Amino acid sequence: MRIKKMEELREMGVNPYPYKFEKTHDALLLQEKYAELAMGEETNDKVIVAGRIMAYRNSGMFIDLQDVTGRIQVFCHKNRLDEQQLKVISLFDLGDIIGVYGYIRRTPRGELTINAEKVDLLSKSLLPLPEKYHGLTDKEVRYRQRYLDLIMNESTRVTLRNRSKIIASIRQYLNGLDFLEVETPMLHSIFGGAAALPFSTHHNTLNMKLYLRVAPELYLKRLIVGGLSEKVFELNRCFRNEGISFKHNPEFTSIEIYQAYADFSDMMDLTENIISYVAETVFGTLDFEYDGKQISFKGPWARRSMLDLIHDVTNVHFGELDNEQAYQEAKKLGIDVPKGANWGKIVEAVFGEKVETKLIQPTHVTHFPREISPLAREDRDNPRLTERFESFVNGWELANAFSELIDPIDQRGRFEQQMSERGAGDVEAHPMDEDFVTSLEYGMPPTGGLGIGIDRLIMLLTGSLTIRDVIAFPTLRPKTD
RNA sequence: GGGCGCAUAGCUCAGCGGUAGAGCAGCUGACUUUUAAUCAGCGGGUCGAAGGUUCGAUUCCUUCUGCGCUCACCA
Repeated sequence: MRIKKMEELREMGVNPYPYKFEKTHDALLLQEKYAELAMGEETNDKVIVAGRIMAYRNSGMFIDLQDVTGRIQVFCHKNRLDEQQLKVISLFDLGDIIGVYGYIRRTPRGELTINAEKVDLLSKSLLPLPEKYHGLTDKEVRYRQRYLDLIMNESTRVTLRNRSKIIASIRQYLNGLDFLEVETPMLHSIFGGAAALPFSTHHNTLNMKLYLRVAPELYLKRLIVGGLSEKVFELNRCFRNEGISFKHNPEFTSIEIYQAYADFSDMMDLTENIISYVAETVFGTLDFEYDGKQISFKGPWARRSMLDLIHDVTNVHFGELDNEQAYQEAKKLGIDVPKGANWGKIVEAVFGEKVETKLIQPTHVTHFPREISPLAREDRDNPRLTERFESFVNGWELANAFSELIDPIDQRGRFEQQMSERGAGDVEAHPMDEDFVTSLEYGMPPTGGLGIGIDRLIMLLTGSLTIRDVIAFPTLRPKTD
């Protein structure tokens, strides 16, 4: 039916898909500029706008046009338009993209309107839009056909635009501190930098197995060793072949930041500074409501050691226990710890079970056990621990940072420990990366490193309850019927 | 991966052991100051897929597929 209309238009000499259109104004700007225009008042101000037809009333006399900034009504009156134009308008459908030349007025009913003297078809839409009142609510369609979701749902447009602004402001902040943005490989022959399962792929010409990176960490540190810059960051995608949930997508965006001559407490400051800058810049506030909870990013954030937090909740001093005692205490607390788990894994399990979800307000959880932190430097006061922290907000891990391990001999030993865990069945343990250790052998300056989960940050700042709402095209199974 | 739930018109949804309904969208007409426009009329469906039970299945059962919620997993 719409194709028939299109043919009719072609016969009239109207190209349904023209090449170019010069517009002069956006809907929102006009709404703001003429906010004071009185009801019923006419102007001689000529404007040219373009957008998609979202409503079509009185046989096309009133058309609601939606552009990227908002909506504005178009008035097509027969006194101002010739036969040909009226015929063209009668062949418009909801969803068509049109350009309008006309004069600004406010109707007696109060609606800012463009009194059209010429209307051009800019793109014929061949498919009907979802229902105008209820809109598009089917989540599957919204994720699979995001273009439709964007056409129909203002909130989707706002969230994804805010995503862009958030990311731009992070870059802006770091550039202002002389950080150098770099790009390191997405395809790794050895995966590393995080305890996670990788996607694997194959390169034909080299006939080799490659992995999609789970983290850029080991390459960024090589750049620090080389002295490309004392301050580097990479803001881009990582890939983990793991479960999907409201806060996990197989491909996700992280930022990793490395600063030579800094340590983990500098990274705590940096974490707070980046997030408060972004919040102020994009939203003009540090106070947010997420899922009914008030969250304030106002600094300084609480800084508590993992063992202290566990003690607060359980009254157990895990720091004073050996492996076996820790195992018994964890069992007493009703925590399911795998047999043979080391002290660090037990402490981590207790923390995950008893503490994590309680950390609603931004909190830096410091001093993670050594065994679960193979890339982090030993704590200067306690060799069981590392100078590592994770920042928790709303019970989620938002950031992870350490004083980087720069001692090559210690690092090699950590990799060897990881490999023996791997041999014992831990598929997420790090494989040895000889070249990385070699780079450390040339000498890496003391360095602080920080990683922030960008998608989760965006969720918190935009109030999105699922990661799929902050990723334009989230991972879905292909539709097969 | 486990549990629960959902899948009917382009969209939002009813419905039911006797092969289907509304509103919006669409088409025809009326109407030139409407804004969820209105009024009159019309068309529109492999009821997610495949099996089974039944005289008969969109409906009941099984399996599959997709999605959602949730638990597990996941720094």
